[in-house]
Amino acid sequence: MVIQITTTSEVPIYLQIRNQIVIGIGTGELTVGQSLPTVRQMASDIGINMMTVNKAYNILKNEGYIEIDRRHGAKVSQTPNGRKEFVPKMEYDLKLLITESALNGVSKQEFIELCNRLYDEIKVENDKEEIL
Amino acid sequence: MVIQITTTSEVPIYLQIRNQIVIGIGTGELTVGQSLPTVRQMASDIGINMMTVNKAYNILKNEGYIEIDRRHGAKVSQTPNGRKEFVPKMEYDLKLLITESALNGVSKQEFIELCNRLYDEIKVENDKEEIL
Amino acid sequence: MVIQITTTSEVPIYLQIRNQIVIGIGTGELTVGQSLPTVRQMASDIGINMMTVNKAYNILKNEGYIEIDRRHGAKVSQTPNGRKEFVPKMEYDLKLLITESALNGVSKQEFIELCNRLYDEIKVENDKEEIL
Amino acid sequence: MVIQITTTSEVPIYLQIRNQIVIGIGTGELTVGQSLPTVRQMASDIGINMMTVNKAYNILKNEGYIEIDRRHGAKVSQTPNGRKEFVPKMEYDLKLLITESALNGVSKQEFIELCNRLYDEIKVENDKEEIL
DNA sequence: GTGGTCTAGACCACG
DNA sequence: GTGGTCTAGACCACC
Repeated sequence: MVIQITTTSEVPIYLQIRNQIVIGIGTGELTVGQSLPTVRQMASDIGINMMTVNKAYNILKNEGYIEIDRRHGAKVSQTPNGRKEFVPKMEYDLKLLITESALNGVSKQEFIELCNRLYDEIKVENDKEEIL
Repeated sequence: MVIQITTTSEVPIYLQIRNQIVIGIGTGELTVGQSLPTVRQMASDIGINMMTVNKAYNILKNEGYIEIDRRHGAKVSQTPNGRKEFVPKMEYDLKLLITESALNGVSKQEFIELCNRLYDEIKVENDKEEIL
Repeated sequence: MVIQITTTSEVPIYLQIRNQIVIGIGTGELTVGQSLPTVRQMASDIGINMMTVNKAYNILKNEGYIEIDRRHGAKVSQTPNGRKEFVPKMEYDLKLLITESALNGVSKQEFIELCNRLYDEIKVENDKEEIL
Repeated sequence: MVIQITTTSEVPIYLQIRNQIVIGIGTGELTVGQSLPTVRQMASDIGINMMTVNKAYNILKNEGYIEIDRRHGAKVSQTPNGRKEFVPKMEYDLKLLITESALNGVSKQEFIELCNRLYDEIKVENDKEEIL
């Protein structure tokens, strides 16, 4: 998986890494159990500081997206931390995003269609979302 | 309109103010032409510095959500800056949000329903979004 | 002559008034010797403070565009203060404007044509500019 | 690049900085990709407050003239935000400037020649203005 | 009284 | 060490 960094972006580098890995997991580009590059490797690939990659990995670990094995490096985990902590933050973010969309002239229909399209791009490993 | 600030949040205060005003406009709590509190007023109400409020107002002005009237302070504007610059950022944010939702067990149906509900809470003054 | 004020503009009201009167003189809408409305009159017409109009008139007087007669109010003057003080400021403003234009993709040809068009809209009373 | 500040000028310091950098980019004294001094550096060089420099940089960033790199400070950007928002403001400024020039005895020919000269001083990196 | 500008100095996030 | 954020307080331009 190739990580693309924009150093001039408003989004801090460690978050760009974190976000791209999450999207990679979602789209199936990264599969459960797959190994991620070592901190050292990715840092040198991208040309950034090791601490920055380390920070991204730690966040992903805390969120449950990856597991870090001291001997074998980081691997994609099977079980993100679950919806309970996630949903409230998601609802707030979504509310803001939808308000901005509406005020900027994006119609409800247009928005829902976009959601449908984006959701269909997701390839989820487990069928957890059917059960809950 | 009451602004609620969480000083311990990760979101900077000026952004919390900005976000709440945007949502206020979207939900109709703030109507077009309505005056916002003066910088000094809001700062003393919330118990923060003038400059922090000023920064939030300036961002809102640049985004086109409000206009600053030299005589009577700020008021809600009729025309945000438009969708062209907004949509790409929105698509990126939404893609990330949807990926996270899917991975955290939020089903597509559930997500779409939430979008529908949130969109219906919006009270847009003009019908611009129908036209475009 | 109708003065149009935008209270939410970045340009202060007194400058908007000053600018519109200068343009009025240039386009011939205001002719030499013509009376301007009294400060009181214009202030009530536009719905602004008398002090603001007064400030605009004083600037115009100092620049030589108008003369203020205590008995008969303000009249368009025949002789602006002349080029000596004006040209350096003009060159600086023009340099900035041209730089911004070039950087924003306005070609030299396009700019010159615009200048030609705008210059032709000017109806100068005296033929001073031919002599100098 | 040396920034010259006139603290007694009517033009606020942050605007003086902004203008000089824009002109620096236009004349080629600052080339695309070139690093600008850090906020702290320029502030101490000029002998003003960090926040004032910061404000200038933020405006330049919003206008698209520079990008702020989280690692090494600000650098000159390749792409200003484009002409669409710029042209109307430019036409207004130019109209006022031309009117004043004509009234102060600057002939059309003289003005056009000045424009030609100033335009030729611009060294634009890309040939965007030819294409548009 | 309003917002605009500027200062001096502090703490934090980022890399 | 970089920029980002926030504070407290000052002076000025505008209306």
